[in-house]
Amino acid sequence: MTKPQFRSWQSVQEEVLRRIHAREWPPGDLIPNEADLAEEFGCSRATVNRALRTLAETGLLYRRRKAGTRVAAQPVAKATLDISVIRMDVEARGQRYDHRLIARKTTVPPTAVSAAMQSAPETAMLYLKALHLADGQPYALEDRWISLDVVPEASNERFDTISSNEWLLKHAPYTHGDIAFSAVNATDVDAQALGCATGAALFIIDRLTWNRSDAVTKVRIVFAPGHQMRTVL
Amino acid sequence: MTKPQFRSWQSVQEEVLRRIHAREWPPGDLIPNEADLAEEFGCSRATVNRALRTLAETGLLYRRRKAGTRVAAQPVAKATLDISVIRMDVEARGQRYDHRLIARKTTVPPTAVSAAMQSAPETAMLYLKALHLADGQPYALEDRWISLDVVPEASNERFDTISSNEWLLKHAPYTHGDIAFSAVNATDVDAQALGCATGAALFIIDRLTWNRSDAVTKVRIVFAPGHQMRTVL
DNA sequence: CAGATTAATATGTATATACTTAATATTATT
DNA sequence: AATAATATTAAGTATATACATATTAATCTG
Repeated sequence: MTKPQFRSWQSVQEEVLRRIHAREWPPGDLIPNEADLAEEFGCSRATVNRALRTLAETGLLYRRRKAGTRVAAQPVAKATLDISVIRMDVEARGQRYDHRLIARKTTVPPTAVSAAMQSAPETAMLYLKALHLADGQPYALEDRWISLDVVPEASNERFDTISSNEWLLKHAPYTHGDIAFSAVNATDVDAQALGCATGAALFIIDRLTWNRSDAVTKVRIVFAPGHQMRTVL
Repeated sequence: MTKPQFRSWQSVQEEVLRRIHAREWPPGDLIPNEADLAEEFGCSRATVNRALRTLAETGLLYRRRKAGTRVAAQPVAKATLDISVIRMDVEARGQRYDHRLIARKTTVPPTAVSAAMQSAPETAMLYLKALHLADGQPYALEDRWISLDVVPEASNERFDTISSNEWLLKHAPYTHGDIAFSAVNATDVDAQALGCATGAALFIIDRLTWNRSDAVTKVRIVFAPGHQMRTVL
Protein backbone atom coordinates (compact mmCIF):
# COMPACT_ATOMS: atom_id res chain seq x y z
CA MET A 1 0.00 0.00 0.00
CA THR A 2 1.42 3.32 -1.07
CA LYS A 3 0.65 6.41 0.96
CA PRO A 4 -1.81 8.81 -0.63
CA GLN A 5 -0.42 11.83 -2.35
CA PHE A 6 -1.78 15.28 -1.70
CA ARG A 7 -0.04 17.51 -4.13
CA SER A 8 -1.77 20.83 -3.60
CA TRP A 9 -2.54 22.85 -0.52
CA GLN A 10 -6.20 22.73 -1.48
CA SER A 11 -6.25 18.94 -1.47
CA VAL A 12 -4.50 18.90 1.88
CA GLN A 13 -7.09 21.33 3.16
CA GLU A 14 -9.91 19.14 1.89
CA GLU A 15 -8.47 16.12 3.64
CA VAL A 16 -8.08 18.04 6.88
CA LEU A 17 -11.66 19.29 6.58
CA ARG A 18 -12.83 15.74 5.95
CA ARG A 19 -11.15 14.54 9.10
CA ILE A 20 -12.66 17.33 11.14
CA HIS A 21 -16.14 16.74 9.77
CA ALA A 22 -15.81 12.99 10.18
CA ARG A 23 -14.80 13.62 13.78
CA GLU A 24 -11.53 11.78 13.26
CA TRP A 25 -10.15 14.98 14.75
CA PRO A 26 -12.88 16.05 17.15
CA PRO A 27 -13.36 19.62 18.38
CA GLY A 28 -10.63 20.63 20.78
CA ASP A 29 -8.29 17.91 19.53
CA LEU A 30 -4.60 18.56 19.02
CA ILE A 31 -3.72 17.50 15.50
CA PRO A 32 -0.32 16.26 14.30
CA ASN A 33 2.32 18.88 13.63
CA GLU A 34 3.12 20.22 10.19
CA ALA A 35 6.21 18.11 9.67
CA ASP A 36 4.37 14.87 10.46
CA LEU A 37 1.43 15.79 8.26
CA ALA A 38 3.78 16.70 5.41
CA GLU A 39 5.39 13.29 5.79
CA GLU A 40 2.00 11.57 5.87
CA PHE A 41 0.57 13.52 2.94
CA GLY A 42 3.71 13.20 0.87
CA CYS A 43 4.16 16.92 0.40
CA SER A 44 6.32 19.67 1.81
CA ARG A 45 5.73 21.42 5.11
CA ALA A 46 5.05 24.69 3.29
CA THR A 47 2.08 23.09 1.58
CA VAL A 48 0.66 21.83 4.86
CA ASN A 49 1.31 25.23 6.38
CA ARG A 50 -0.67 27.01 3.70
CA ALA A 51 -3.58 24.62 4.12
CA LEU A 52 -3.68 24.89 7.91
CA ARG A 53 -3.04 28.62 7.99
CA THR A 54 -5.95 29.24 5.66
CA LEU A 55 -8.23 27.08 7.80
CA ALA A 56 -7.12 28.96 10.89
CA GLU A 57 -8.15 32.19 9.19
CA THR A 58 -11.67 30.84 8.86
CA GLY A 59 -11.73 30.06 12.56
CA LEU A 60 -11.90 26.30 12.23
CA LEU A 61 -8.41 25.69 13.56
CA TYR A 62 -6.57 27.39 16.34
CA ARG A 63 -2.79 27.59 16.09
CA ARG A 64 -0.08 28.63 18.48
CA ARG A 65 3.65 28.28 18.21
CA LYS A 66 5.03 25.37 20.08
CA ALA A 67 1.57 24.56 21.43
CA GLY A 68 0.53 23.18 18.05
CA THR A 69 -2.70 23.18 16.08
CA ARG A 70 -6.10 22.40 17.54
CA VAL A 71 -9.53 21.93 16.06
CA ALA A 72 -11.56 24.86 17.37
CA ALA A 73 -13.87 23.70 20.14
CA GLN A 74 -16.40 26.37 19.31
CA PRO A 75 -15.61 27.52 15.82
CA VAL A 76 -16.36 31.18 15.46
CA ALA A 77 -17.88 31.29 12.02
CA LYS A 78 -16.51 34.19 10.03
CA ALA A 79 -19.12 35.62 7.72
CA THR A 80 -17.58 37.90 5.15
CA LEU A 81 -19.87 40.58 3.84
CA ASP A 82 -19.00 42.40 0.67
CA ILE A 83 -19.74 46.07 1.15
CA SER A 84 -19.68 47.60 -2.29
CA VAL A 85 -21.12 50.78 -3.66
CA ILE A 86 -24.90 50.68 -3.74
CA ARG A 87 -24.99 51.00 -7.50
CA MET A 88 -23.14 47.70 -7.78
CA ASP A 89 -25.55 45.99 -5.40
CA VAL A 90 -28.52 47.13 -7.42
CA GLU A 91 -26.97 46.25 -10.76
CA ALA A 92 -25.96 42.83 -9.41
CA ARG A 93 -29.68 42.20 -8.89
CA GLY A 94 -30.25 42.96 -12.54
CA GLN A 95 -32.04 46.19 -11.73
CA ARG A 96 -31.56 49.67 -13.11
CA TYR A 97 -29.79 51.99 -10.71
CA ASP A 98 -30.60 55.62 -10.19
CA HIS A 99 -30.17 58.11 -7.40
CA ARG A 100 -31.62 61.41 -6.38
CA LEU A 101 -30.01 64.09 -4.26
CA ILE A 102 -32.46 65.24 -1.59
CA ALA A 103 -30.33 67.66 0.39
CA ARG A 104 -26.89 69.18 0.22
CA LYS A 105 -25.69 71.79 2.68
CA THR A 106 -22.62 72.90 4.56
CA THR A 107 -23.39 73.16 8.23
CA VAL A 108 -22.27 72.34 11.73
CA PRO A 109 -23.18 68.72 12.50
CA PRO A 110 -24.97 67.53 15.64
CA THR A 111 -22.59 66.90 18.52
CA ALA A 112 -23.11 63.16 18.20
CA VAL A 113 -21.61 63.33 14.71
CA SER A 114 -18.71 65.68 15.50
CA ALA A 115 -17.92 63.62 18.58
CA ALA A 116 -17.87 60.35 16.64
CA MET A 117 -15.69 61.96 14.00
CA GLN A 118 -13.50 63.56 16.68
CA SER A 119 -13.68 66.96 15.04
CA ALA A 120 -13.95 70.35 16.74
CA PRO A 121 -17.61 70.87 17.72
CA GLU A 122 -18.14 74.04 15.70
CA THR A 123 -16.53 72.89 12.47
CA ALA A 124 -18.88 72.88 9.50
CA MET A 125 -19.14 69.76 7.39
CA LEU A 126 -20.81 68.84 4.15
CA TYR A 127 -24.13 67.12 4.68
CA LEU A 128 -25.76 65.05 1.96
CA LYS A 129 -29.02 63.16 1.84
CA ALA A 130 -29.74 61.00 -1.15
CA LEU A 131 -32.17 58.35 -2.26
CA HIS A 132 -30.94 55.30 -4.16
CA LEU A 133 -33.40 53.72 -6.55
CA ALA A 134 -33.67 50.27 -8.09
CA ASP A 135 -35.86 50.10 -11.19
CA GLY A 136 -37.31 53.41 -10.10
CA GLN A 137 -38.34 52.10 -6.67
CA PRO A 138 -36.78 53.41 -3.44
CA TYR A 139 -33.93 51.12 -2.44
CA ALA A 140 -32.02 52.93 0.27
CA LEU A 141 -31.77 56.31 1.90
CA GLU A 142 -28.35 57.73 2.61
CA ASP A 143 -27.44 60.36 5.22
CA ARG A 144 -23.86 61.47 5.08
CA TRP A 145 -21.45 63.88 6.73
CA ILE A 146 -18.17 64.61 4.98
CA SER A 147 -15.23 66.32 6.66
CA LEU A 148 -14.25 69.32 4.56
CA ASP A 149 -10.93 69.51 6.40
CA VAL A 150 -10.04 66.09 5.08
CA VAL A 151 -11.81 66.25 1.72
CA PRO A 152 -11.99 69.94 0.72
CA GLU A 153 -12.63 69.06 -2.94
CA ALA A 154 -16.07 67.81 -1.91
CA SER A 155 -17.18 71.44 -1.68
CA ASN A 156 -16.99 71.75 -5.45
CA GLU A 157 -18.85 68.56 -6.27
CA ARG A 158 -22.61 68.64 -6.79
CA PHE A 159 -23.18 64.88 -6.36
CA ASP A 160 -26.09 64.87 -8.75
CA THR A 161 -24.57 62.75 -11.48
CA ILE A 162 -22.33 60.62 -9.27
CA SER A 163 -23.36 59.40 -5.83
CA SER A 164 -21.27 60.54 -2.86
CA ASN A 165 -20.71 56.88 -2.29
CA GLU A 166 -18.74 56.47 -5.49
CA TRP A 167 -17.21 59.91 -5.54
CA LEU A 168 -15.59 59.38 -2.15
CA LEU A 169 -14.12 56.03 -3.14
CA LYS A 170 -12.42 57.77 -6.01
CA HIS A 171 -11.35 60.96 -4.25
CA ALA A 172 -11.00 60.19 -0.55
CA PRO A 173 -8.99 57.13 0.33
CA TYR A 174 -9.43 55.62 3.75
CA THR A 175 -7.11 53.49 5.81
CA HIS A 176 -9.69 51.88 8.06
CA GLY A 177 -13.21 52.16 9.30
CA ASP A 178 -15.88 50.65 11.42
CA ILE A 179 -19.30 49.49 10.45
CA ALA A 180 -22.40 48.53 12.36
CA PHE A 181 -25.58 46.78 11.29
CA SER A 182 -28.84 47.23 13.12
CA ALA A 183 -32.57 47.82 12.79
CA VAL A 184 -34.67 50.94 13.33
CA ASN A 185 -38.30 51.87 12.96
CA ALA A 186 -38.93 54.17 10.02
CA THR A 187 -39.31 57.80 11.00
CA ASP A 188 -41.85 59.93 9.17
CA VAL A 189 -39.03 61.28 7.01
CA ASP A 190 -37.72 57.79 6.22
CA ALA A 191 -41.22 56.56 5.45
CA GLN A 192 -41.88 59.47 3.12
CA ALA A 193 -38.65 58.98 1.20
CA LEU A 194 -38.78 55.19 1.03
CA GLY A 195 -42.51 55.02 0.42
CA CYS A 196 -43.25 52.78 3.37
CA ALA A 197 -45.26 53.03 6.57
CA THR A 198 -43.95 54.99 9.52
CA GLY A 199 -42.62 52.52 12.06
CA ALA A 200 -41.70 49.84 9.49
CA ALA A 201 -38.60 47.87 10.53
CA LEU A 202 -35.66 49.00 8.42
CA PHE A 203 -32.23 47.45 8.11
CA ILE A 204 -29.48 50.03 8.50
CA ILE A 205 -25.74 50.28 8.08
CA ASP A 206 -23.73 52.88 9.95
CA ARG A 207 -20.23 53.41 8.69
CA LEU A 208 -17.41 55.68 9.79
CA THR A 209 -14.21 55.75 7.76
CA TRP A 210 -10.81 57.15 8.64
CA ASN A 211 -7.71 58.21 6.80
CA ARG A 212 -5.04 57.61 9.41
CA SER A 213 -6.24 59.73 12.35
CA ASP A 214 -8.75 61.84 10.43
CA ALA A 215 -12.40 60.93 10.12
CA VAL A 216 -13.34 61.14 6.45
CA THR A 217 -17.06 60.49 6.43
CA LYS A 218 -19.88 59.16 8.53
CA VAL A 219 -22.80 57.64 6.76
CA ARG A 220 -26.04 55.92 7.64
CA ILE A 221 -27.75 53.88 4.97
CA VAL A 222 -31.37 53.01 5.64
CA PHE A 223 -32.68 50.27 3.38
CA ALA A 224 -36.24 49.87 2.21
CA PRO A 225 -38.35 47.32 4.13
CA GLY A 226 -37.52 43.68 3.49
CA HIS A 227 -33.90 44.27 2.63
CA GLN A 228 -31.60 41.38 3.42
CA MET A 229 -27.86 41.23 3.49
CA ARG A 230 -26.71 37.70 2.84
CA THR A 231 -23.55 35.69 2.65
CA VAL A 232 -22.27 32.16 3.04
CA LEU A 233 -20.43 30.51 5.87
CA MET B 1 21.97 55.67 -2.03
CA THR B 2 21.15 52.08 -1.20
CA LYS B 3 17.75 50.69 -2.05
CA PRO B 4 15.41 50.23 0.90
CA GLN B 5 15.08 46.79 2.33
CA PHE B 6 11.70 45.25 3.02
CA ARG B 7 12.43 42.02 4.75
CA SER B 8 8.97 40.81 5.72
CA TRP B 9 5.77 40.38 3.76
CA GLN B 10 4.06 42.69 6.27
CA SER B 11 6.50 45.50 5.56
CA VAL B 12 6.05 45.00 1.83
CA GLN B 13 2.31 45.12 2.37
CA GLU B 14 2.60 48.35 4.34
CA GLU B 15 4.64 49.96 1.60
CA VAL B 16 2.13 48.88 -1.03
CA LEU B 17 -0.71 50.23 1.09
CA ARG B 18 1.17 53.49 1.51
CA ARG B 19 1.53 53.86 -2.23
CA ILE B 20 -2.13 53.14 -2.78
CA HIS B 21 -3.25 55.60 -0.12
CA ALA B 22 -0.80 58.22 -1.33
CA ARG B 23 -2.21 57.75 -4.82
CA GLU B 24 1.20 56.88 -6.19
CA TRP B 25 -0.71 53.91 -7.50
CA PRO B 26 -4.17 55.32 -8.16
CA PRO B 27 -7.35 53.22 -8.35
CA GLY B 28 -7.43 51.12 -11.50
CA ASP B 29 -3.68 51.39 -11.98
CA LEU B 30 -1.63 48.41 -13.09
CA ILE B 31 1.19 47.99 -10.62
CA PRO B 32 4.62 46.45 -11.37
CA ASN B 33 4.82 42.69 -11.49
CA GLU B 34 6.01 40.54 -8.63
CA ALA B 35 9.49 40.00 -9.97
CA ASP B 36 10.12 43.72 -10.43
CA LEU B 37 8.74 44.57 -7.00
CA ALA B 38 10.88 41.87 -5.43
CA GLU B 39 13.89 43.40 -7.13
CA GLU B 40 12.92 46.88 -5.98
CA PHE B 41 12.13 45.86 -2.42
CA GLY B 42 15.19 43.66 -2.11
CA CYS B 43 13.27 40.55 -1.19
CA SER B 44 12.14 37.38 -2.89
CA ARG B 45 9.14 37.08 -5.17
CA ALA B 46 7.43 34.76 -2.67
CA THR B 47 7.46 37.57 -0.12
CA VAL B 48 5.91 40.01 -2.56
CA ASN B 49 3.40 37.35 -3.55
CA ARG B 50 2.27 36.85 0.03
CA ALA B 51 1.87 40.60 0.54
CA LEU B 52 -0.11 41.15 -2.65
CA ARG B 53 -2.18 37.99 -2.31
CA THR B 54 -3.28 39.02 1.16
CA LEU B 55 -4.23 42.49 -0.06
CA ALA B 56 -6.20 40.93 -2.90
CA GLU B 57 -8.14 38.91 -0.34
CA THR B 58 -9.25 42.14 1.29
CA GLY B 59 -10.47 43.42 -2.05
CA LEU B 60 -7.98 46.26 -2.40
CA LEU B 61 -6.08 44.66 -5.26
CA TYR B 62 -7.33 42.74 -8.21
CA ARG B 63 -5.06 40.08 -9.64
CA ARG B 64 -5.21 37.99 -12.77
CA ARG B 65 -2.63 35.75 -14.31
CA LYS B 66 -0.77 37.31 -17.13
CA ALA B 67 -2.91 40.42 -16.85
CA GLY B 68 -1.08 41.50 -13.71
CA THR B 69 -2.14 43.24 -10.52
CA ARG B 70 -4.34 46.32 -10.41
CA VAL B 71 -5.45 48.61 -7.64
CA ALA B 72 -9.18 48.03 -7.31
CA ALA B 73 -11.10 50.87 -8.91
CA GLN B 74 -14.00 50.38 -6.56
CA PRO B 75 -12.69 48.40 -3.66
CA VAL B 76 -15.35 46.09 -2.34
CA ALA B 77 -14.80 46.36 1.38
CA LYS B 78 -14.93 42.97 3.01
CA ALA B 79 -16.46 43.19 6.46
CA THR B 80 -15.83 40.04 8.43
CA LEU B 81 -18.39 39.29 11.08
CA ASP B 82 -17.62 36.80 13.80
CA ILE B 83 -20.66 34.66 14.36
CA SER B 84 -20.08 32.86 17.61
CA VAL B 85 -22.43 31.17 20.02
CA ILE B 86 -24.67 33.68 21.75
CA ARG B 87 -23.25 32.84 25.17
CA MET B 88 -19.84 34.03 23.99
CA ASP B 89 -21.30 37.29 22.68
CA VAL B 90 -22.98 38.00 25.98
CA GLU B 91 -19.95 37.07 28.04
CA ALA B 92 -17.73 39.19 25.81
CA ARG B 93 -19.85 42.16 26.89
CA GLY B 94 -19.06 41.30 30.48
CA GLN B 95 -22.61 40.20 31.16
CA ARG B 96 -23.94 37.06 32.78
CA TYR B 97 -25.43 34.63 30.29
CA ASP B 98 -28.51 32.55 30.84
CA HIS B 99 -31.09 30.91 28.65
CA ARG B 100 -34.57 29.60 28.99
CA LEU B 101 -36.28 26.95 26.90
CA ILE B 102 -39.72 28.14 25.86
CA ALA B 103 -40.85 25.33 23.59
CA ARG B 104 -39.61 21.95 22.49
CA LYS B 105 -41.65 19.68 20.27
CA THR B 106 -41.31 17.21 17.45
CA THR B 107 -43.60 18.17 14.64
CA VAL B 108 -43.95 18.68 10.91
CA PRO B 109 -42.53 22.09 10.01
CA PRO B 110 -44.26 24.68 7.84
CA THR B 111 -43.68 24.11 4.15
CA ALA B 112 -41.44 27.17 4.00
CA VAL B 113 -39.06 25.44 6.40
CA SER B 114 -39.14 21.99 4.84
CA ALA B 115 -38.70 23.55 1.41
CA ALA B 116 -35.69 25.60 2.51
CA MET B 117 -34.19 22.52 4.13
CA GLN B 118 -35.06 20.40 1.10
CA SER B 119 -36.65 17.70 3.21
CA ALA B 120 -39.78 15.69 2.46
CA PRO B 121 -42.81 17.85 3.31
CA GLU B 122 -44.29 15.47 5.90
CA THR B 123 -41.08 14.70 7.80
CA ALA B 124 -41.22 15.69 11.45
CA MET B 125 -38.41 17.80 12.86
CA LEU B 126 -37.40 18.97 16.27
CA TYR B 127 -38.58 22.49 16.98
CA LEU B 128 -37.02 24.60 19.73
CA LYS B 129 -37.79 28.07 20.94
CA ALA B 130 -35.49 29.61 23.51
CA LEU B 131 -34.78 32.95 25.08
CA HIS B 132 -31.21 34.08 25.65
CA LEU B 133 -30.64 36.41 28.57
CA ALA B 134 -27.89 38.87 29.42
CA ASP B 135 -27.75 39.86 33.09
CA GLY B 136 -31.27 38.53 33.35
CA GLN B 137 -32.59 40.79 30.59
CA PRO B 138 -33.91 39.39 27.29
CA TYR B 139 -31.10 39.42 24.75
CA ALA B 140 -32.30 37.32 21.84
CA LEU B 141 -35.06 34.95 20.90
CA GLU B 142 -34.19 31.81 18.99
CA ASP B 143 -36.50 29.74 16.78
CA ARG B 144 -34.91 26.58 15.51
CA TRP B 145 -35.74 23.53 13.40
CA ILE B 146 -33.39 20.56 13.60
CA SER B 147 -33.43 17.68 11.13
CA LEU B 148 -33.84 14.44 13.08
CA ASP B 149 -32.72 12.49 10.03
CA VAL B 150 -29.37 14.21 10.17
CA VAL B 151 -29.06 14.63 13.94
CA PRO B 152 -31.10 11.83 15.56
CA GLU B 153 -29.29 12.27 18.89
CA ALA B 154 -31.08 15.60 19.29
CA SER B 155 -34.21 13.65 20.24
CA ASN B 156 -32.61 12.64 23.52
CA GLU B 157 -31.35 16.06 24.49
CA ARG B 158 -33.49 18.33 26.64
CA PHE B 159 -31.63 21.56 25.83
CA ASP B 160 -32.35 23.02 29.23
CA THR B 161 -28.82 23.14 30.56
CA ILE B 162 -27.03 23.66 27.25
CA SER B 163 -28.40 25.84 24.48
CA SER B 164 -29.19 24.18 21.15
CA ASN B 165 -26.73 26.63 19.73
CA GLU B 166 -23.80 25.12 21.57
CA TRP B 167 -25.07 21.56 21.56
CA LEU B 168 -25.24 21.51 17.78
CA LEU B 169 -21.71 22.86 17.38
CA LYS B 170 -20.49 19.97 19.46
CA HIS B 171 -22.68 17.23 18.00
CA ALA B 172 -23.64 18.22 14.49
CA PRO B 173 -20.82 19.37 12.27
CA TYR B 174 -21.63 21.37 9.19
CA THR B 175 -19.76 21.81 5.97
CA HIS B 176 -21.30 25.07 4.86
CA GLY B 177 -24.22 27.35 5.38
CA ASP B 178 -25.85 30.58 4.45
CA ILE B 179 -26.76 33.48 6.61
CA ALA B 180 -28.93 36.54 6.15
CA PHE B 181 -29.28 39.69 8.20
CA SER B 182 -32.40 41.79 8.12
CA ALA B 183 -34.94 43.70 10.18
CA VAL B 184 -38.50 42.84 11.20
CA ASN B 185 -41.18 44.43 13.29
CA ALA B 186 -41.75 42.61 16.57
CA THR B 187 -44.80 40.34 16.54
CA ASP B 188 -46.91 40.07 19.66
CA VAL B 189 -45.08 36.87 20.53
CA ASP B 190 -41.65 38.46 20.02
CA ALA B 191 -42.68 41.49 22.04
CA GLN B 192 -43.93 39.36 24.91
CA ALA B 193 -40.75 37.28 25.04
CA LEU B 194 -38.32 40.15 24.58
CA GLY B 195 -40.22 42.58 26.74
CA CYS B 196 -40.55 45.25 24.08
CA ALA B 197 -43.36 46.94 22.22
CA THR B 198 -45.16 45.16 19.41
CA GLY B 199 -43.87 46.60 16.15
CA ALA B 200 -40.43 47.51 17.50
CA ALA B 201 -37.70 47.15 14.87
CA LEU B 202 -35.67 44.05 15.60
CA PHE B 203 -32.39 42.92 14.07
CA ILE B 204 -32.53 39.30 12.96
CA ILE B 205 -30.20 36.63 11.70
CA ASP B 206 -31.46 33.73 9.64
CA ARG B 207 -29.08 30.86 9.28
CA LEU B 208 -29.30 27.55 7.47
CA THR B 209 -26.47 25.06 7.83
CA TRP B 210 -25.68 21.98 5.80
CA ASN B 211 -23.62 18.87 6.20
CA ARG B 212 -22.75 18.05 2.61
CA SER B 213 -26.17 17.81 0.95
CA ASP B 214 -28.23 17.50 4.14
CA ALA B 215 -29.75 20.48 5.88
CA VAL B 216 -28.83 20.27 9.55
CA THR B 217 -30.69 23.14 11.10
CA LYS B 218 -32.50 26.34 10.28
CA VAL B 219 -32.55 29.04 12.87
CA ARG B 220 -33.83 32.56 13.24
CA ILE B 221 -32.38 34.70 15.98
CA VAL B 222 -34.37 37.80 16.84
CA PHE B 223 -32.40 40.28 18.92
CA ALA B 224 -33.82 42.67 21.46
CA PRO B 225 -34.32 46.27 20.26
CA GLY B 226 -31.18 48.32 19.81
CA HIS B 227 -28.93 45.37 19.04
CA GLN B 228 -25.98 46.18 16.81
CA MET B 229 -23.60 43.91 15.04
CA ARG B 230 -20.33 45.67 14.49
CA THR B 231 -16.98 45.07 12.88
CA VAL B 232 -14.08 46.93 11.36
CA LEU B 233 -13.13 47.46 7.75
C1' DC C 1 10.64 24.80 46.74
C1' DA C 2 10.31 29.20 44.29
C1' DG C 3 12.37 31.54 40.80
C1' DA C 4 15.50 32.03 37.14
C1' DT C 5 17.93 29.92 33.30
C1' DT C 6 18.22 26.97 29.51
C1' DA C 7 16.69 23.65 26.19
C1' DA C 8 13.35 21.85 23.14
C1' DT C 9 9.57 22.32 19.94
C1' DA C 10 5.92 23.77 16.60
C1' DT C 11 4.62 27.36 14.05
C1' DG C 12 6.01 31.48 11.25
C1' DT C 13 8.53 33.22 7.70
C1' DA C 14 12.25 34.16 4.01
C1' DT C 15 14.71 32.42 -0.09
C1' DA C 16 15.98 30.25 -4.52
C1' DT C 17 14.33 27.43 -7.82
C1' DA C 18 11.25 25.16 -10.73
C1' DC C 19 7.24 24.24 -12.78
C1' DT C 20 1.98 25.16 -13.79
C1' DT C 21 -1.78 27.74 -15.52
C1' DA C 22 -4.54 31.33 -17.37
C1' DA C 23 -4.61 34.96 -20.35
C1' DT C 24 -2.80 37.63 -23.88
C1' DA C 25 -0.10 38.74 -27.95
C1' DT C 26 1.98 37.17 -32.05
C1' DT C 27 2.43 34.62 -35.98
C1' DA C 28 0.96 31.46 -39.40
C1' DT C 29 -2.69 29.63 -42.19
C1' DT C 30 -6.77 29.46 -44.79
C1' DA D 1 -9.32 39.47 -43.11
C1' DA D 2 -10.89 35.88 -40.14
C1' DT D 3 -9.27 31.93 -37.81
C1' DA D 4 -6.17 28.85 -35.76
C1' DA D 5 -1.71 27.66 -33.87
C1' DT D 6 2.07 29.19 -31.08
C1' DA D 7 4.80 31.91 -28.00
C1' DT D 8 5.02 34.89 -24.14
C1' DT D 9 3.85 36.67 -19.80
C1' DA D 10 2.56 37.15 -14.88
C1' DA D 11 0.49 35.10 -11.29
C1' DG D 12 -0.05 30.59 -8.75
C1' DT D 13 2.03 27.02 -6.54
C1' DA D 14 5.36 23.26 -4.83
C1' DT D 15 9.83 22.20 -2.66
C1' DA D 16 14.03 22.15 0.22
C1' DT D 17 16.37 24.70 3.28
C1' DA D 18 17.32 27.89 6.80
C1' DC D 19 16.43 30.69 10.45
C1' DA D 20 13.11 33.41 13.74
C1' DT D 21 9.95 33.45 17.47
C1' DA D 22 6.73 32.22 20.85
C1' DT D 23 5.81 28.96 24.22
C1' DT D 24 6.40 25.16 26.97
C1' DA D 25 9.24 21.88 29.45
C1' DA D 26 13.25 20.82 31.88
C1' DT D 27 16.96 22.07 34.57
C1' DC D 28 19.65 24.62 37.51
C1' DT D 29 20.32 27.68 41.51
C1' DG D 30 19.71 30.08 45.72
